[in-house]
Amino acid sequence: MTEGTKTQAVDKRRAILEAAIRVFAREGYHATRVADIADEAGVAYGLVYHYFRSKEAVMTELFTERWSLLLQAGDELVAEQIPPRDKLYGIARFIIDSYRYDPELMKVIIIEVTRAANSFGRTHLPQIRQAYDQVARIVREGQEQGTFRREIDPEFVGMWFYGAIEQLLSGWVFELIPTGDEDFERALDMVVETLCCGLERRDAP
Amino acid sequence: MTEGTKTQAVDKRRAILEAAIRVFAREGYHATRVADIADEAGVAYGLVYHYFRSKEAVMTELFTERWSLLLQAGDELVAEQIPPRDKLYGIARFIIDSYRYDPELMKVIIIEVTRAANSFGRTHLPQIRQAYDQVARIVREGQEQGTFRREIDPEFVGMWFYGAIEQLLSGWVFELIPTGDEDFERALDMVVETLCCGLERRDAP
Amino acid sequence: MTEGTKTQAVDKRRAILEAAIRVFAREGYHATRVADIADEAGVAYGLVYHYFRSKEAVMTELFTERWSLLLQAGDELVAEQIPPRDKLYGIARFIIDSYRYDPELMKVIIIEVTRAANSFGRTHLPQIRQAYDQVARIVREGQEQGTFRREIDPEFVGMWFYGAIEQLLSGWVFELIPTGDEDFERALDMVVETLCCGLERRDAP
Amino acid sequence: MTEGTKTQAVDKRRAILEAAIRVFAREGYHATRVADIADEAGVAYGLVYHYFRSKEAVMTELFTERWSLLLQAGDELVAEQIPPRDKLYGIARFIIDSYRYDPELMKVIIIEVTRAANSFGRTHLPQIRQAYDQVARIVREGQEQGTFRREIDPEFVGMWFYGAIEQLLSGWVFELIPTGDEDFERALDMVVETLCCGLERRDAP
DNA sequence: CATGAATGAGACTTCATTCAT
DNA sequence: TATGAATGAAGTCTCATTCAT
Repeated sequence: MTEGTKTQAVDKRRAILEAAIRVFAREGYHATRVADIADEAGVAYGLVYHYFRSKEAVMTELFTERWSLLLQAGDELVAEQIPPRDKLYGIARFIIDSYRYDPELMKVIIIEVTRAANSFGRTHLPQIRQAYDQVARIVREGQEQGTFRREIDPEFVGMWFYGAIEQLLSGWVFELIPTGDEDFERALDMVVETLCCGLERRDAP
Repeated sequence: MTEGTKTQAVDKRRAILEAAIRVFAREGYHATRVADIADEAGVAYGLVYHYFRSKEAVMTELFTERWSLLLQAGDELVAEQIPPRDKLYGIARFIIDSYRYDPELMKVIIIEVTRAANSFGRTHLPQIRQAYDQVARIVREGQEQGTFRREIDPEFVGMWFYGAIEQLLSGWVFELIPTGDEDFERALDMVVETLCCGLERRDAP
Repeated sequence: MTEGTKTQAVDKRRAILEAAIRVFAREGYHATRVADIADEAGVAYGLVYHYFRSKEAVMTELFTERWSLLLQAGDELVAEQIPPRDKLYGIARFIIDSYRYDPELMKVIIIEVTRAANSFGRTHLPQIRQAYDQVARIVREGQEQGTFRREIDPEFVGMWFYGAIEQLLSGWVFELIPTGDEDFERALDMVVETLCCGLERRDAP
Repeated sequence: MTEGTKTQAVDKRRAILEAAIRVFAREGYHATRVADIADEAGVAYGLVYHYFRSKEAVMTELFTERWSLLLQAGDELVAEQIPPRDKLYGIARFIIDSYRYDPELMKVIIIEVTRAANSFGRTHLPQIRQAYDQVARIVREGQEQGTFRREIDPEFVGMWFYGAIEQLLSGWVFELIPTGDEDFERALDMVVETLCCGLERRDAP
């Protein structure tokens, strides 16, 4: 019974998080009221504050939970023994798969955190930069291996890479570009191909 | 004398707009209160509402005014008789010069409008897409001329191009990357070079 | 020339009053802004304050001007050598004719002053009571002459008489009852007949 | 305990309504601020908005609650097997008793709703007309029975009857006429007597 | 754990009035 | 006389957060 209670409790907490994803995705962070989250989750108003310190804390948990997976995947890719191009491809794939797996959550993370440089973007900047740094490390590695051109600043590519992919995601989110399964694949190929072609030395061995 | 009166009136209106730029840049749109704008402009609270219907209207005017210049410059570049690569270069240069000329205004436009897909970004989507379309047209032209690879979707590059440059601007805004004069030049070169190299056919004539 | 100027000045003042009637009638006193009056009159904002101390002063002038005519007509009727019933009839006729002559002004006076007991009604109570008193005096006279029943309180009838007629006017204003020419005549007859029959002694000489 | 909670909640809601009656009666609807209601009720500002959508909604509830009682009483009277004159008498008595029972509420309803034809009066016109219609029906019945004169339009009497009684109430509210217990009785008699005498055929059987 | 009533600081917007020209 | 820019006090409503049960 205690276990049952505990389980239910966990469920409610989870329900709040899931509801928050839906509402944040639908209305945007600023436009959603705590009451909306509670309503969507089917729980009482106050319960949100029982589990979370504030509305912001809900968002933070949503972001941190997902972003840490992304960073973890990035770290693993960085460490793998594969060509830099494949590593970049892997990172892009992970992001895009994250979106396909849970579009609403990724929408919230991209639109409300990563690109909201004046609010959450500022708060979570360190974590966001970690992702950029992974890309930078991969580019540096490519330069050291002689496949990537050396005149390009790796830090810089890190930002740029994410800028492009996030814009792409925004395009999907707001249906500026088609969202079929094969569209995702094509998009993935195009963005990584173009970027890598741009990075590679034409006289590369 | 009549002119004097009119001029003064215009001045106050202008003062409000300039003040809004500073405050929006400093605090972000959501965090700035209309009172802040009035204070910053050194005018009475109500005067803001004498000249603008709402806080949103102030932002809209700021965006529209600047963005139309950008679109105009883009149209002119599209029409010029120069290689596609130079056209893309020209667009990027215009954006970056806009930032150097008035960093606060561009910060506001990029952070609060262009990348705020859930609020102003949605409202001004048509105008924003026009900018993407200009890039797409240039890419299409390059493909037709045979210098750009045909397997890349031009629409797609339009978004991507802006995604990358805006991320770059964000980096400057939040001082993630150095902001010296030569840094701007290097950044400009890198982003366009990389993109164009990525777009170009290796076997191009 | 001076005269011309003066005339024009008077015209503007008059134009403001006429405009105020229309706007008050259309929007109601509380909902009309001083700007609306100026717009409707086709004059500058500030001119309203040049001629009138406040928005309230405009209304007061409108009311006083018309109401004094009504009181004057009542006084004359009271003094005439005709049966009380004809006097009451005369008063009712004057009110109803006032409405037919300038429905918007009467609408404003009845709806916004006379029946707005909490705002203008309170301010102009003394003048309003004068009208009631005229009726009371007529009733008292009828009682003294023996045509009206003595058990009815004349003061009381004054209020009642106006209450009924104003309600009738309200009905016209809001088109609850038909507003044709013959409808006015019928209404007039009915209200005075009924009231007088109710007041008269059945055993009257 | 649960009941206790509910009861308390209901109490606060009720407290707000009661407070609103007092403040509306004292200051008038337009002059009362929501803060005044909260203060008078001894609750926090926001609680008013917890229970009511707007200031207007508070007023609407006050009006609807009381007016429906009045309509109900009217319906019952209409259906009873008594002479028309007694029915009219019953309606007048109910209104006057309502006033004696809760003068402030009736003041608010009459002054701010029923006679405020440009604001609430317009909004609640359908309900207000129902009351007029009850009187009209009674008059029509009297005409069919042959006790009331047929040349009087019943619809018309409905309005007139209420106009007279409401004016009477206004007189009490603003103390233009004495408010002792016997005054109410006398007033009641006078208004119904006069009206009915006016309506009745002199040659009635 | 769960509920939802209660709190109150804030923000936007309106608009009567004043004032400089 | 005429203009309309400028002022700023109010007032409504919102909503994150707290609290009593």
